[in-house]
Amino acid sequence: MCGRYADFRTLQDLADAFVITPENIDAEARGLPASWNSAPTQRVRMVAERADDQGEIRRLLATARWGLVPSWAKDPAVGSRMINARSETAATKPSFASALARRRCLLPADAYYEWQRTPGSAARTPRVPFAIRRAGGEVFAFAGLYEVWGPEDLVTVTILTAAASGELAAVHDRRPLVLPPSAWDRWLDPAGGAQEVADLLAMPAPPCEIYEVGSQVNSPRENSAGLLDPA
DNA sequence: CCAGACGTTGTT
DNA sequence: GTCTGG
DNA sequence: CCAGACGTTGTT
DNA sequence: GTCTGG
Repeated sequence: MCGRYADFRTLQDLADAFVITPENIDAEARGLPASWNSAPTQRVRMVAERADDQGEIRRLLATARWGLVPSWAKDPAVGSRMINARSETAATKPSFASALARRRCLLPADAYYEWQRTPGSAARTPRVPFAIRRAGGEVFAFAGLYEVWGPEDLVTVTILTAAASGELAAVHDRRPLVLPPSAWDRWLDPAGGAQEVADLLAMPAPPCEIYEVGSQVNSPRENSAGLLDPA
């Protein structure tokens, strides 16, 4: 799955990677500090497309709270349990279906963390964190969904997940769904059809480096570049 | 029909 | 809002 | 995801 | 043990 990640790329690099012009970067996104340990309920950077007042589609860099709050929720606290959505089932889940149809987004990341539980070990055995990154340092674009909630238009997001395979499966059986640049336009287009969206959900994982890191990353309060140092 | 849930992960 | 369970 | 709290009343 | 918060 994906419950913790790093997003520390400079604003300029990120805007270049996602082809976002300066007027389409909102103030929150400009001010959001780099993070080596983004956790659920925190603000994260988000790329989305929507029509402006003239009906022009704009690609925006904004922020959202991680943990999707469905539009019908009475209490936004439910969002803390909606940090991931299964790509296999999101289309039929009341919590995610409308967002999958109309409110898709991308969440940039430089690395993510997975915790390995050793098979057959005692329940209290600490799990071991691993970092996953692109070998060439390319940015990850996690496939996400967003929702706008309540009188204050709280924007929240969830990260789609898929089955892990290969080397990654030895660490954990789920992974975030990562989309390559060639898929970004189609994913973000609010008018994209269900079949096209379904095809994108089947995107294979890109090749990655996977290595153990120190247990400091366990605490959501830790946040420094050293969290990505090999253990 | 109305009431109540609406999620993922992992563990047993 | 929409689906499932009673 | 992991860490940390987990409760009420009343008093200062 | 289970829920909430980050």
